[in-house]
Amino acid sequence: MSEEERQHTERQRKRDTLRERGLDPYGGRFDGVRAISDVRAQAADLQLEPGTRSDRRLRVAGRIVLLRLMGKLAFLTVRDGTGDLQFGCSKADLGEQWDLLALLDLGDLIGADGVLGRTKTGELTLWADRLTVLAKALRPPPEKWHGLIDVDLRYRRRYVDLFANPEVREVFRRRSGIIQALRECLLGHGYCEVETPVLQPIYGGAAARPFTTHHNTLDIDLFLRISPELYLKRLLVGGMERVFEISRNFRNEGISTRHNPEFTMIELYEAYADYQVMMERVEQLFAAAYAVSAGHMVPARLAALEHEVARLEAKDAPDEAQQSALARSRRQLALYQQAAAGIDRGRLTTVFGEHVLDFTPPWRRARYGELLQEHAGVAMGDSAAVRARAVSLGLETNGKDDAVVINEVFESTVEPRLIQPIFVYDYPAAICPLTRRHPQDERLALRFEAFAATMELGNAYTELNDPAVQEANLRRQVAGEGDETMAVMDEDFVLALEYGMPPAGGLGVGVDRLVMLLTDSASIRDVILFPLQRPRSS
RNA sequence: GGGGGUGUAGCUCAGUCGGCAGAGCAACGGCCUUUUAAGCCGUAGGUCCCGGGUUCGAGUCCCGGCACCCUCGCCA
Repeated sequence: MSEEERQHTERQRKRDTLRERGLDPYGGRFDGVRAISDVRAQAADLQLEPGTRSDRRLRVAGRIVLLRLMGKLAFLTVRDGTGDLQFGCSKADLGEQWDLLALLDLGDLIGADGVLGRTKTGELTLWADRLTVLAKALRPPPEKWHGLIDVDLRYRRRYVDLFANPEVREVFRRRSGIIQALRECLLGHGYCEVETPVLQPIYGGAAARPFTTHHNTLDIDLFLRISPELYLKRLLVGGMERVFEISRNFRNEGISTRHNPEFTMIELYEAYADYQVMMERVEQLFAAAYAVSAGHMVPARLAALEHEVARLEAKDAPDEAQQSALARSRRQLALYQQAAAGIDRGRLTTVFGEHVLDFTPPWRRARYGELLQEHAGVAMGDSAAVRARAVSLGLETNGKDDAVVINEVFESTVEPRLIQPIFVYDYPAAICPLTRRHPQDERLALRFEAFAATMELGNAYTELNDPAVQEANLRRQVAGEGDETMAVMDEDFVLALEYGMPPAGGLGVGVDRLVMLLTDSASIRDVILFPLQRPRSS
């Protein structure tokens, strides 16, 4: 029998013993549970002296993460969704329940009733006089100091990752807060939240390979949406003048630290606006999201890093690993100090990787062509120079449209240098089939992309509402070759435009990447609860 | 798809030149009424990712494969 099986069997034995004693090892309804964060807040007001107990009874529940059993006294550290709290259990207080402790293990979910106090070292403690087993854990939790580190296992058993690594749970709590803030921001501007089809007979609104599926009753193939764009614009035709959708999109493409096959966009359309208005919306959305995430994360991480650096500095004879850990923590600390200083000056600063980013509006706005001139040294209109530059960069240019080559040069020369938040606007028209042309220069489209830390965060247009131009663009795209094309003609979409779509601004923001930026997460997998992975065969 | 890295006990990790498979945590037995990753004594636990090869002998070297991570490519 393997060690794993032995521990499993041992815990099953304890579960059975609980049953023999008339206790349900899986608990039941447990009323009046107080959140540990609330208990801690209340304790601050209570002014408990070390070594004393209050007379206020309360009930707390959570998972045992540490267990210190000594003769006739035990301390358990219990974790709920809001924090950790020490339970103190003495043989005198528990009476006949004392024997129950022998049947408890790390990882079990338990509840306790008792009074709040402080030990003589000052640790806040719930002195329990009654314990309730709420769920016997048959599998042991990961190592208590390091937590779960193995990246593969963390994603495959995210439930373990979440309870073993509180900072992971914190990221997802912040993700929830960010989405709520985005929603409230738009509702506050008079937007209506809608839901449009995920299963689409024709896919469009972006250039990507779709996932396909099949509906049995209708006997038709369907596509999981790569974008909600064409449906949301139909709503503009219908008179819904400000709409948004928090849209899970599916793209059958590669997986990387910035790409997951299913990802979340917030996409919005506003009648009578244009892409300049959308820039302001991006700034507003980021400010709202910042307030509930990075605005809290920066001071919290700063405090944690100060503590960590102090701990490492206190070591008398640090080994090599400790020295490099100290150096790493100091670099991090310097970044967070810089971000915190920005916050003190009223700015929306945060740390992402090696950078301190400043999201304070207004963000820099720069023309696509100017940036191309600045970083690639070529003029957008000089296609010979652009192609020469592309060749010198090692890019393949044969058979590609000028606009595609321009964009590839842009992506390899300009995008890697876009660290601070920026709006890049007026894109080459040929790669923007859904965008209105620039009134002064038909080679340009009224489109911008927002970047920060070299990541594309959002994409917006002054929307094209001329059905004849739209149809011509789509036909040209369908006929075209290469990467920047949309392969499918949507005739109903053109029909909708023929009924009259108001001039509008439209915007899509990648929610996952936004969460990455505002929680200092290096991989998109760190902000998606269950990222796609190859299934385990065994 | 290319390049680099990782894979050893349930978890976190050592394993030197090719020579008996190791530690901490977790587990089990014992001691312990103020611990903070509790401590102390003792016990048990291995498909060294998988498959070949070289060798008297392979966790270690070679070849092939698998999984994951990073990176490039791809990717609005």
